[in-house]
Amino acid sequence: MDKLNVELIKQPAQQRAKFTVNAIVEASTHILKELGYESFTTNKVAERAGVSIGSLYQYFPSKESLVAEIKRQHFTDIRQRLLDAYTQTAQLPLQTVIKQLIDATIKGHFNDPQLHHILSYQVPDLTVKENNGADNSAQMLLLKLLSERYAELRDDIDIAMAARIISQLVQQTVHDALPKPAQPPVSQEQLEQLNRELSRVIWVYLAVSDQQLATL
Amino acid sequence: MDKLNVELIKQPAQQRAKFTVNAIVEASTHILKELGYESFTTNKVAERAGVSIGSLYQYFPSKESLVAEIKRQHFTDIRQRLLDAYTQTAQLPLQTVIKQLIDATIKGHFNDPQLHHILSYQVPDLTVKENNGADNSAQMLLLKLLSERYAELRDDIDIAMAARIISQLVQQTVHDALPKPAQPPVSQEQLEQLNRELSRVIWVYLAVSDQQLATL
Amino acid sequence: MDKLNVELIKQPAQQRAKFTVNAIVEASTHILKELGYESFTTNKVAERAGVSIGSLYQYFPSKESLVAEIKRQHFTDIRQRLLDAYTQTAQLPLQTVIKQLIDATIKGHFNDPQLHHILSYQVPDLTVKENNGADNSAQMLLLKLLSERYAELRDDIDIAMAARIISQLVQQTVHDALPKPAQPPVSQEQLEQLNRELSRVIWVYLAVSDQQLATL
Amino acid sequence: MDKLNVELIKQPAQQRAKFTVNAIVEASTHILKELGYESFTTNKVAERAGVSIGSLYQYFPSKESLVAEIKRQHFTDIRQRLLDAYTQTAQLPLQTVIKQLIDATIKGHFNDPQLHHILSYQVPDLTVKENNGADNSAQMLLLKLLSERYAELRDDIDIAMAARIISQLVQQTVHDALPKPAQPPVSQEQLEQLNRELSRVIWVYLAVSDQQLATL
DNA sequence: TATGAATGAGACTTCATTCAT
DNA sequence: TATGAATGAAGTCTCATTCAT
Repeated sequence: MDKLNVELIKQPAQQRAKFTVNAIVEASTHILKELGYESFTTNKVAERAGVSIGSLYQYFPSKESLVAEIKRQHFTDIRQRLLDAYTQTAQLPLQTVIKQLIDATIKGHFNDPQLHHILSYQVPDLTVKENNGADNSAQMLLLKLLSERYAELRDDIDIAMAARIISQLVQQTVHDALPKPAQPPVSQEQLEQLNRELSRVIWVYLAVSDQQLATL
Repeated sequence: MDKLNVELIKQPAQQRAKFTVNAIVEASTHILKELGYESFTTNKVAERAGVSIGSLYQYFPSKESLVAEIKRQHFTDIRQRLLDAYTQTAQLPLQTVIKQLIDATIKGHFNDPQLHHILSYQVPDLTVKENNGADNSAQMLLLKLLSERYAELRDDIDIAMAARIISQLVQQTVHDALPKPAQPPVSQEQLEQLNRELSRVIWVYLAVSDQQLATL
Repeated sequence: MDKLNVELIKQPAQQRAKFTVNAIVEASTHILKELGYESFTTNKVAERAGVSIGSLYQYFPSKESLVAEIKRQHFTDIRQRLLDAYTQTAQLPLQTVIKQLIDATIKGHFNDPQLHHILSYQVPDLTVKENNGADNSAQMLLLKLLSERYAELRDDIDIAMAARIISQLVQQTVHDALPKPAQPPVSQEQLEQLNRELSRVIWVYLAVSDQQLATL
Repeated sequence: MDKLNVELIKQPAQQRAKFTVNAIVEASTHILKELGYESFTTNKVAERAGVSIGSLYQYFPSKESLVAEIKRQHFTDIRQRLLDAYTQTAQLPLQTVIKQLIDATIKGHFNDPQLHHILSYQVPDLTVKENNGADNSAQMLLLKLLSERYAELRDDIDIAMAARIISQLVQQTVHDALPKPAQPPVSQEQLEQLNRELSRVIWVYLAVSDQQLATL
């Protein structure tokens, strides 16, 4: 069996087919979140979706393709949030933009923390593309932002490196703030505090030059 | 079978037994790195170790216990590197300490990048303790460092938050610098660049107060 | 795996499935009789049934559930024979009823002597219910009979105790008459002799009071 | 492996050897009672006996031989009790003898109810001899008794059949009175009641002839 | 097109037994 | 003689996938 066959078999042309695909994806998500990847089986998914196992394999050629689709949807959502935040704040001060981007990241992760955790830490990355897609797109968005706002940054900056460092920092910190299974949820206040602190690090990093640093 | 039974069954008493256990652990590591967690099976491990499957189960009561042991060794190693770096630089300037800690983190991760990646991203965290153990110990070490060097920091710092942010930043950034499977290795130069940049972010973050920031 | 999970997983819906289930049960019975419980393995059963091991587990969630089903069928059969005998002789003299019940017991046991022996003596009684079900139902049937025919019994009888003693006596004696493995079968004549003798014990026991006994 | 190899390998000649064999047998009995035959393993036995697995196999060539030895001891004990009861009551009235024999049976069974149950119902009877040994010896003892006391019995008796019926009745009834696992123990009073009732059945059976029966 | 019975490779694990030390 | 590490056949069970209906 070719594990790399990860594409959808066919585009759902008809209404009923779309419905079926939706049911399958939803059931998959549910099982994944409820039971974890180790207990994620195609038969369970089909049963929960109210669909025969045969039908499932008509739309998803393999278990992997199913997981890939879920990943795709999840990371597409996160990407979209970032993009929206970027678009809507294009004219505002850089500090505001940064704050909004962090906010979008937080919201993207906290939209479905369990799912995010499982997709990130349990699902084997046969499809490294997808996962890195999110990272890369965040990084590239940042790169775009930094180059557009070049004038507002310290003059000795390496924007490629900065984009990379910042995107890592934000993603990992937010990620780590996700409530672990069986832990109390994170309060809004805590998230805002996190946002403030991250904004701070980033801003200092972007704004203070070596020269200035030496004078302090 | 109790999935939480993760302890070794018995300590190898004879010389021969020690060889066996070693062979098993080494084979496990190899299989894990070569094939990933999904293809990590006790039979493959035993075969590669040149040991009967029965012998494997004489020392490791379950597949999980085997993985747990590998995790334990790996993260213990990383922890030890950090500890050593901290101990050896206690009298040096804070900037140097930071540089050394980053260096230890890099070396810990790059000692066996593939393994680290798989342990972090594929192995289901039945034993969340271990993994977080590394994180936590890094964070706590930082906390200790920051409180000891309080005088050298900006006066409006929240050292708990700082310890958290910094440990996340370093770990994730280093982690992300690991070469993905089937990618060229990372050069020494690149690692040093990474270290310099991280040191910079951290230093600025620790040193520049809001007040100073406003004056720039 | 939960050893107490002894129910069928699902009722076979299609015709084909019924055949499969039948084949499995028949093969099970065969293996059990031919090789005994120690050598009774799901793989052997599946092979003999001409069915994949997966199919077996689609209908029987565990080895135990398979044995439980066989037990159920066997003891239900014995129970039914007793019930029929009781129903059909309700109007006849008590001595006749007894003879018929003994006969039903004999036939029930000799219907498949080997199987009966193995089910009784080798299968671990995870499901004590079933086994005792047969015993109890025999005992309760007797109790009903004795209370209905109270007038025909000696006046100092304890019918609860009597029901118990008699059911034990008949079952065990008949049971013991089963040909052991690798022994010649028991002749019809021998069985009839057994029946006569048992009827005698029982009748004397039920009819002769202490008082009468003293006068002899 | 020859399953029928059930003899001891060697007679323990030395003191130490006897000690070892004892420890093994005791450990076996313990494990058997505590865990049942399904969990009875030679390794567990050796460990509990404080003896190496190698030593165990020096005295018992197979698992079966170990179980056989336990069976032998257990049923020899029961046999001995019967024999003692018979010897000590040889001069007393038949009714008393019967009562004593029943009593001996009860005591034999209740000496170690768990063990008796497991030996009777869980251990596969590779060694049918042993088990039947008890039965047969009881039956033969009875036969001897009945033939010696022929004068005290009804004149139309078939003593072979009677011996068989009676031994079955007593053994099974007593056996059935054994407390099942997780049930309250049986009271002394209940056992005496059982003894009285059994004595009664047996006595009526032995004493009342067809002719007398007809006159009642 | 949908169904779900059937498949079977292969996973984990146990345990009676052997044999080098 | 005693030890206990090592063996490996064999057992139970899972699950992604196929295909006849």
